[in-house]
Amino acid sequence: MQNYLEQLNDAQRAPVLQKDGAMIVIAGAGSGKTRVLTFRIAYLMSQGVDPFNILSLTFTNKAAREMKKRISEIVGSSEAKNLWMGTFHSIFAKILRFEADKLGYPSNFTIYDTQDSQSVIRAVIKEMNLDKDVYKYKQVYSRISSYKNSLVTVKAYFNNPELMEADAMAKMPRLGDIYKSYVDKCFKAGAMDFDDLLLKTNELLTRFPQVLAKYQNRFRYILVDEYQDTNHSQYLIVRALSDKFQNICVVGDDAQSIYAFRGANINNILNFQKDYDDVKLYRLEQNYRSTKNIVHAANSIIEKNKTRLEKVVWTANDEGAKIKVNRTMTDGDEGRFVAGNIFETKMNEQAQNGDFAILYRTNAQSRAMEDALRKKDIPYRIYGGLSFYQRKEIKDVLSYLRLVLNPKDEEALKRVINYPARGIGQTTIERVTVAANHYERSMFEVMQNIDKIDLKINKGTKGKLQDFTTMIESFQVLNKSYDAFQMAEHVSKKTGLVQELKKDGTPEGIARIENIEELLNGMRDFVEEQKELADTTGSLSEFLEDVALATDLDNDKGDEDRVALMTVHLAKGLEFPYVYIVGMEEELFPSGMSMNTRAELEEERRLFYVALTRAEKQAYLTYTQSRYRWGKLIDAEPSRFIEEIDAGYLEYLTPITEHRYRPLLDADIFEDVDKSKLRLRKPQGGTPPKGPTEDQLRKLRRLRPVASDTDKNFNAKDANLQIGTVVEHVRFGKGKILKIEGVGADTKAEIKFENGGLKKLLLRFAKLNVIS
DNA sequence: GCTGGTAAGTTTTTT
DNA sequence: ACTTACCAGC
Repeated sequence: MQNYLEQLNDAQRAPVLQKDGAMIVIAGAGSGKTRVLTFRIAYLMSQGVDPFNILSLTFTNKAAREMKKRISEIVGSSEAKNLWMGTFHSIFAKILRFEADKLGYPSNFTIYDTQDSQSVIRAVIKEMNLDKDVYKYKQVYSRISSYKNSLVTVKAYFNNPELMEADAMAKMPRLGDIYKSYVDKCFKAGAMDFDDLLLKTNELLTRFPQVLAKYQNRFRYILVDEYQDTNHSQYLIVRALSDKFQNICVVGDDAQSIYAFRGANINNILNFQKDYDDVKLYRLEQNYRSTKNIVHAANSIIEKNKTRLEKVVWTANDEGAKIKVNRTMTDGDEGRFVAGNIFETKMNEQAQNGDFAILYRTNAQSRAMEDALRKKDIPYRIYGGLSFYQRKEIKDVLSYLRLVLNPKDEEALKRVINYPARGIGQTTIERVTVAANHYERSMFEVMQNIDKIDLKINKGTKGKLQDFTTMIESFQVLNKSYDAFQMAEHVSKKTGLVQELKKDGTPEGIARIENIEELLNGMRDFVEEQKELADTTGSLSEFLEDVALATDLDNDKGDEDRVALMTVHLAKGLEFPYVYIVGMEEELFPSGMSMNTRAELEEERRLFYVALTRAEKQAYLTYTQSRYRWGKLIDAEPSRFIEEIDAGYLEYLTPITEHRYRPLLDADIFEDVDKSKLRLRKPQGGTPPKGPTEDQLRKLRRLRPVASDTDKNFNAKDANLQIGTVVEHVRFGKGKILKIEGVGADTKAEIKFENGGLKKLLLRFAKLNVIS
């Protein structure tokens, strides 16, 4: 052990050696954060802490697996095996299964993925006869998701007039009813969605003090990685569990917080020191990953952000090469440049395919890269996008399997009841649904008792329904003795799934069969792995649990030498000698949907910081002048992020393109405003880009802040502004103040305007006249 | 109950 | 450009 401690620098060693108490480790990119966590756990164990009492929450399952492996190497695998290590979702799914009965769920509850959840919501909207163009199911889903992540249950929602009003204002007054119906449906189906895994854990820990006490006593030492990306729900779980012993160690980097869009709250890390008594703060600032040039360039970027903790990342590594910037005419050319460059670098520097990563902002950009790599015969692997388990044919097989374990799983049932076609159509399914609602039973139970119920379904169809239920029941019997692989093999044969695809005969059909075969192979491996472990058997339920929460990254065996293609989000935590950041264009990176407020733009900037700091030796930034988007060729211009890097760190392979167009940054004025109204239209088509029109400029000038000293000491009371005050805004008209938050220069007011908008304005900038 | 056509959404990121 | 969802007509 002593030996290992010598592998750490002083800054890293300090948090490792502090056994007890609360601590936060602010770890810059590439500063050895994983190393600290790993050694800290090993050290705790060497100090006599039972691994059973250590809970370590990671961002991906892959990270957990790797960390466990490294700890095994230090303390031995028999000990490391007992550590609680995994993502929030997977750890608490396990606990919820164990405690499910307390919450009224079956222990074999299904985990609905995003597809399933959205499909339920679509059904609810239809059932309620709501206009699907007003209630867009994806929007509804994301709203419900964010409520759940803020612990706003259905009950809390209906007790919160502000939320209800906000939804009414967004033309969705029935959102609460949809929310309620969605939650009911999931409960009846014995299903939890992703957000439920956290929400229900909170419910469990609050409603049952003895359960809370049990897990508080079990998890005496808690470690949380990537703390900057935890949401409110996760925050509360950590708080609750660590409350008794307060042995909590969180590690993160505010500069790498990139998940606000899914509810991550950067305040969790910014305010950690207020949450516990006597918090020790450690900083890891020495970067071991990248060259000086890359580290300094990244620093020069992140300095542009206002919201951040002070920290200086430095490195003792070599100066290294400058970041290369390349412009091409089209996205196709961009792909060819990258592929050609990889080809040359491999030759000149004896690099492996696995040394390269191509990072992009959106999954759609992978296409051009793939085409170019394929032409050059460079092997690659795409991460993310549609994951293997989300493919249609795979979900079909899995749905049968889900149904075997949980026949109440309505999404699975609807998916496979008539696939392959067995003459059970929409009308029949609707009649069964109606009966299920009427008798308050699941659809499957109705089908099992179809003889005893008076339904307007003819005999032939009844027979078909019975055949189906009998088949599923026979699977259930087999499941008692079969393992996951045997079950899947049996099911894909007996249901006729594979025959159906064979009949099809198209290349797509053949590819689908191959995918199913791959799934079966994967399951065989899984079963064999599990059987080696003491307390697992390789059963179907274990497999489905794993699959529901697996990501593409988790499936990576890492044994193939391929170029990695992924979004910047997925690349967090990874590192590569050569990194290509492609699509460095305005409206793409930063994303056109996230550059309208300062907060959004800062998150995009952090995202770029993450991208750049993945590179060890060499980073490339590429952009094109035109790109296919939505099937149309559109003009593009270089990203503002390129010129935000100090020029000394860049080498332009092509002459710099002038920024001919730069939208005025309303972000400086508004915190969170209706985007469509403020966006300046970028000229479309072949016409040269122009600035805003005179008219638009005039409007904007009126809104431009006039900075002065008094602004900084802004005080809502002095301006006669309070909740309920009716004010007039030069642009939005009359409105009423609903809420005032923040202090001084940051004072913001939420104002409901008569024209129907709800805006949050920074008061020192907004020119408001008090009406009453 | 099935099929083929049209309309609509997609490309911001994900456990 | 591409896929998926919904609907009319068989």
